[in-house]
Amino acid sequence: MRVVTDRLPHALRSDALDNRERILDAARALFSADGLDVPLREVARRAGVGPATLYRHFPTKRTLLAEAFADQLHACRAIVDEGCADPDPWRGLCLVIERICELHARDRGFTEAFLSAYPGAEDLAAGRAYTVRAVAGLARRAKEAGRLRSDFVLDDLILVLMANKGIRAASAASQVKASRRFAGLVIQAFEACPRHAPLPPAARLASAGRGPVDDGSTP
Amino acid sequence: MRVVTDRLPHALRSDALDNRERILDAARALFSADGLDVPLREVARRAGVGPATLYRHFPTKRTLLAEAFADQLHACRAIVDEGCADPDPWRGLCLVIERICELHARDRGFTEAFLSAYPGAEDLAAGRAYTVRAVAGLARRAKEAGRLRSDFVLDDLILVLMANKGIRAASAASQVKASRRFAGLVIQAFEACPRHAPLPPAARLASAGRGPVDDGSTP
DNA sequence: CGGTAAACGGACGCCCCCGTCCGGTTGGCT
DNA sequence: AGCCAACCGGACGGGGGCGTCCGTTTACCG
Repeated sequence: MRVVTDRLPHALRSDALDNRERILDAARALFSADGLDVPLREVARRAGVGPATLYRHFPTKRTLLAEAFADQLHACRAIVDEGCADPDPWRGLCLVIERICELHARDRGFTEAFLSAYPGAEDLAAGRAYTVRAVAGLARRAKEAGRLRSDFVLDDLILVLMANKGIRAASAASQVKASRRFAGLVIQAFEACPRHAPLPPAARLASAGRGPVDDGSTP
Repeated sequence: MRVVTDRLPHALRSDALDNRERILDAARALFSADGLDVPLREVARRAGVGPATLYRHFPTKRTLLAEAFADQLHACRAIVDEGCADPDPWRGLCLVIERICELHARDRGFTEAFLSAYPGAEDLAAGRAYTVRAVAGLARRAKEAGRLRSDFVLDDLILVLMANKGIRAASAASQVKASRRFAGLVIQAFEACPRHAPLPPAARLASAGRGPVDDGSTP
């Protein structure tokens, strides 16, 4: 899979490279706003190119997705790294939850891709695996600090992301607002508290069809 | 649950009535499992009738939806009534949340219809309005009893339903399990607790395009 | 400035869904 | 038994998305 097309010099003609960027911009805009079900034709139209041009640059939809969401994936990773860097693991975890929820609220397409609603997109899956692994460590530390409830399971975060995906508001602003409130609710539900009754058992979630999240954090 | 199709005598021929039932059964099964995006052709195929027959009985998709989900709507209402009948409003509210979430987890199509992901379906909207009104009273009492956090807003329940809708698992069993755990989390987040920090402000949600839920419970 | 290879995009055929029409079939009543 | 009306479902035309082909244009280089 080609990630760095502009690394080798002059592999693309100038107009081709220009179109490529235009296609990516259009894809990002449309996928973010309307999800992954946007017809590729529509992307091409918005980019001002013919369908053939789009298919030449991105033979399949997943190649387009992989490139279009590279930014978001990096943002995701940055958020997780920032959370992990926080000396207070609970605060770090809260930050991760809030920021990731907001990121997903702002970009519907990325959410669908991240949760592998769309088949393929290995790059995203790989990025997600890294993210999951890092958060697992954060959660473990938060538990040891006594701030995160002990019956928390990593799949709960996937649960939260899926749930966050379900939230839909009319405007982008409301969407972020609603997601923020939701994150607040979730965080309070996760916080260790003597009044907390034990939760129902966790379920195996269909994550990327590769089985549930496997991490080494719950021995 | 049988609505009144057989109230007017002999309005339909026996084979017509038989087909009608078969179509409704097929619709219920497919909508429940796969959501509302199932092609009507598929419903007809499963019912063992031609497309024309389906369209004759249900000229538009919403007429089919309205009848297909009448049962679920009644179940919904029954759950709410049961919750309201509980002398402990908090326990009643918890019951409502748990049962409604499970109901929605078992029936994807009903969830979409209930949240008006699909335009039309006035009957559902009316039923939803009743439900919302009743739950509003329950929430008010739970607040007065000091068990429900005071910054709870009725829209939070819509938020929860939308979130619950986002949860998706491979099997129906996992789906219910995941939804149950989610409901548990939400309930704990809703419970009044001195450790609770205030939540982010509620957002206006896009509910049925008719503006946000309007109830008289928060004067 | 001219040649060439690369890139462009309009157009094509395929498939699926939709909603409707019409000739054949069957239930119900006398 | 027999008739009629109601009902059935295969078939049709329309629309839209998909992925590909090919004649034309254009950037690059000598």
